[in-house]
Amino acid sequence: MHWADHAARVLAKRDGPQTVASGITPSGSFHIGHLREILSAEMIHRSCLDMGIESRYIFIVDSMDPLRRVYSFLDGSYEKYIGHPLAFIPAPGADGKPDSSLGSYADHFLDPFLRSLEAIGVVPEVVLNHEVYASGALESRIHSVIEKRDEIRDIIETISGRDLDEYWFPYNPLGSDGSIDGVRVTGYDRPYVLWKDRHGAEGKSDIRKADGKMPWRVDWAARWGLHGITCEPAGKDHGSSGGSYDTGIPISRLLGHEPPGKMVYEWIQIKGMGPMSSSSGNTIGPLETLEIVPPEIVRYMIARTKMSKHIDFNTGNMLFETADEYERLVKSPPVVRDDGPRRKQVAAATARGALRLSQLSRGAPIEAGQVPFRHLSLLAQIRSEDELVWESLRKSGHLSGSPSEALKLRLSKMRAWINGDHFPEESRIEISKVADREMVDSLDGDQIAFIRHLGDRLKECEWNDSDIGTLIVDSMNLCNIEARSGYLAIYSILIGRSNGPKASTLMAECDRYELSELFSLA
RNA sequence: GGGUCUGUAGCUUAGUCAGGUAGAGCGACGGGCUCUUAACCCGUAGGCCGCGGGUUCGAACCCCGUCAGACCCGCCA
Repeated sequence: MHWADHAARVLAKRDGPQTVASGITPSGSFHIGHLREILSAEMIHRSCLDMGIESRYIFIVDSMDPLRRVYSFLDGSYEKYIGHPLAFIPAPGADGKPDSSLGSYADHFLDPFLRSLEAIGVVPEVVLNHEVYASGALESRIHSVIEKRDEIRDIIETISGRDLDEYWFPYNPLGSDGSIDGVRVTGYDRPYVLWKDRHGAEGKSDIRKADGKMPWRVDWAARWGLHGITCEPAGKDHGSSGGSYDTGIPISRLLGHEPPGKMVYEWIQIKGMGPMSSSSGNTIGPLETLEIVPPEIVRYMIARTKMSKHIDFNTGNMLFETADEYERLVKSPPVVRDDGPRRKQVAAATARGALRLSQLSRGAPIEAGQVPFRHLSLLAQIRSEDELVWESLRKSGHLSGSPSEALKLRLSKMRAWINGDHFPEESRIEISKVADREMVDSLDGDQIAFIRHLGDRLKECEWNDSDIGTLIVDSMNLCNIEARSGYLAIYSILIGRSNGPKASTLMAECDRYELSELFSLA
């Protein structure tokens, strides 16, 4: 059974509608790892719906979280905003300087992310946390948290093993300058929290307004109750022992809400080979990812991996393999046989679940087998016009009639990938202008004679795929050379490699004169 | 220091919660497609399930220990 279906089945034991949630702090650019946060939750939500369980999916944006420090992409002038909620400070312009015409910092980073989500078929109910505070919806919970602050302090100290200082308070008011830092609570008179800030100013925060916020570990537990959250997969950072999941569970119970079961996912790592290496500082954001990776492949990458396993993401081989695997699965989904061994049944059901959850919209029919990714990458490289690609695909039997929208999208993303920095060098096809000496030397006399013969006859053959193909075979027969040996020779001279894409297709894309020159081995 | 997750064929992994003779895909190798592939179809090989103990009639699975990697115990998806 697929992990999302399993999670849904566990949730079903809990009565009532399910609320699956994600939460992210918009402190900067979103990256591919955030997609796992979103998709883990969204897939469980879909599984619930597929099982007939009432469910909704909410995305809580931690827009009330303060700016922690001046990040590398920010101008030093952000110093004055440290400690201010992200919803209340201006977005950075291209130069990293605050520019209030660009809207709030939180929205600035959130908006493109939401567009990315839409592209992968995720349309959550978006909850902006600063608006929740401003609405007063949290008032009674903030009140309880303050009333029970000793118990909460005890929970956090015991479970996380860290000591809270004597001034710790489960509500952090904003001071006179709008920062949460350096503000000390001096009293509580519902609905006001009284404080004195680092400038010596005194004031009071209304807990019915966005005048302050609960610290993260408390905030998280309180929101579970407010939104009725029954499931919230969290990153392993929150999930480790003594982390915020462990403290959130008893705090949530203290506030009268049965918390979601602890559910933790592993990170996506972007180190590895090629241009994606994090050591080179070249990371890749979700928007950029989605320019080159088809959306259902992004979903499949998450769906195919259990939450507890980390994913090594790169835009090289890993992407080819994942995408090809997806295509094969679409083409021939594994059959679940009742009479087969249990393990096989489980494996087949898991794969089918991953395929189902990879679709952009729930319940849509899965599009019949498309084109292997690798094959498309090759056609995109040798066929400059899209129409010529479709033609090739029709010939190879991958396509009948017109290409689907999904396939067109594939090709355009493939072209973007090939034209960008993230395409793996080893998959690039480069046709030689001049025969490589080493390659020529590696060939025997028969092979060389064959190449010269072929080069000669190329001068006067019809310039298309099939005629060139026939010519190759003819020439091999005439030169009395085996097909294997002949093709090895062609590829060695043409692309400097022992194998490659269909030789005649490649050659048809070349200039006749240049090719015969190349094959003359001058 | 304390803790969590991960470790199964060259690679990616299923199976671990309900213990019952190790499943799959890629890659490799072989064959077929009266023309070729990085297309398509068929087949073959490849695993002391990280290591050591224990429980059991029986362990990849449960327990203890150990090694390795990732991460957490201040913020972090």
